[in-house]
Amino acid sequence: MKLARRRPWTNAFSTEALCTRILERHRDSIRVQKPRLAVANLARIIGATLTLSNKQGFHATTLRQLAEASGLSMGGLYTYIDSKPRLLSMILGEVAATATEVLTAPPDDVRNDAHKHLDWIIATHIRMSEAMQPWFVFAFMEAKSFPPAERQRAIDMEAMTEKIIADVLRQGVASGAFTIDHVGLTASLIKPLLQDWYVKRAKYRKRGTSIDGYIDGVGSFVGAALSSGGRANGRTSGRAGLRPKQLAHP
Amino acid sequence: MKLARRRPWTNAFSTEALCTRILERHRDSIRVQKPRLAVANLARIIGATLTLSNKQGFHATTLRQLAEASGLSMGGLYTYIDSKPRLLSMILGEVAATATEVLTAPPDDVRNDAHKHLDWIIATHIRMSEAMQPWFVFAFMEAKSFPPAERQRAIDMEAMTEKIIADVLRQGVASGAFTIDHVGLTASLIKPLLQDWYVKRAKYRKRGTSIDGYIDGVGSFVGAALSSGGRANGRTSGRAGLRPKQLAHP
DNA sequence: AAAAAACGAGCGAGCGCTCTCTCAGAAAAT
DNA sequence: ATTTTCTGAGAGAGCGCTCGCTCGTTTTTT
Repeated sequence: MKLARRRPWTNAFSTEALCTRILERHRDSIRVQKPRLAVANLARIIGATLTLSNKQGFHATTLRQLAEASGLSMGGLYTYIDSKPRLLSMILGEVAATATEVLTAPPDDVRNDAHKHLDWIIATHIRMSEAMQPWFVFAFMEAKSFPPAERQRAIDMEAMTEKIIADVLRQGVASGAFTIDHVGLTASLIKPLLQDWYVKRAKYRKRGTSIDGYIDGVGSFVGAALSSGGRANGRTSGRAGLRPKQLAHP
Repeated sequence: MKLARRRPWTNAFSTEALCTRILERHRDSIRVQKPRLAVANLARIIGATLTLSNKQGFHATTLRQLAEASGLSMGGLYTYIDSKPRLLSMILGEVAATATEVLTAPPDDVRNDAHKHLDWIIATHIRMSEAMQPWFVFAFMEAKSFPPAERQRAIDMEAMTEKIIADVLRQGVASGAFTIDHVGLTASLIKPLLQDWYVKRAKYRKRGTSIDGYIDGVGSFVGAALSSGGRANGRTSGRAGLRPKQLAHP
């Protein structure tokens, strides 16, 4: 706890911390009794799952690879999980729970200032996804291809994030801080800007973009788009008319 | 050809048209001789591949499913492809080639006006990805998990799109049309706005957002962000300082 | 009848998962 | 303190099954 205060994010989002919560949530399907041991091995199993799945996909990752990478045997693995889909459920559930908790608890000094609140959401989402990068990448890439229950959870999570953004935008419009034509659509456009940081992490790393630089870039970009009243109206019909008039493809 | 003039996009990006080009590109690995027959069956095979892969992932899609869905037998399938990875190569190659051709050929009346050029890129990219939606979704979702050569092609494609956007932004800055601090980063932020339309197509469909509405929304959003000179500077240090100061995660 | 195309049973490899077995170390008995 | 018993964690061979892919045969086209 005292250590957690020093490096709050790094510790609260460490694989060990997250696996502690996973152990609680999946007590009944984990046959190992001793908590310290269970968390340590869960962390290795899930760490291996994230590493391998983000490289080659979850479906292509075999339990034998997982066993070797986590230093357990096939049988050992199955004292921690009762099926392969369970691994998916553990990871998606933890990402969804953490993201929801973090984003629905903005600090008090931010709640009444739409600009500051939006900046807080941007910075917090990006920093959280950085601290849990493999987890977020996994949730984003694999969510489409698995059981209905997990699929729905991913959709709900996306909707929740957007609702949080939309609420702040509406508040900003009401207080005169923002000028926005379509709040819902605008919220939808902000979301992928937050996701790009972890979805295309390799690109930004190669390019030398720092996380502070990225947060700043998104903040400025979004801020400028919402503050200027100039261009949003009037061009609508002209723009929608921009349709292909000739064969663009030989 | 005459029909193509009437509905240029629908036809130029039809599965048949794209498969005609695939047949040319992969002549040596397709054992069927008659072009009309080959294109027709290729279209059914690739159509089935896109449908099934976008539902459950390429790796999880079996050749038996593919055979049944395309109305061929296992053996019949193998007169059109010589391996499963080849299917991947066919699709990724066609998406890359088409996207490159379309985006590098802007109409003349647009080249000298940064605003109009950017609007053209936005509208064209979104409309193209709409006409080829399953293809783009496939390329986006599967690119990460396959052989180095294809992986690199996906990265190059991403880089190309960004370069095209960045060049227009630079031109706009030079002509005074835009006010931008970091052209490279800004181009990176516009890209995911174009991709969101096909990556999260289901969401927008459910919400009733039309393609014209989306193009308009992105155009307004980006336009406003680039035109306002107000907010981009000065807040940098303040924003980057927005760091977590306490445990946000219990 | 010759050639081209399609068929589908069958192959070996490798999958998720199970099951019996071992063994270190804690608990109980001496 | 020593011995015995018990137990839960882990090992790894093996099960049934499905995978990508092949190939001798049949059907269709020319």
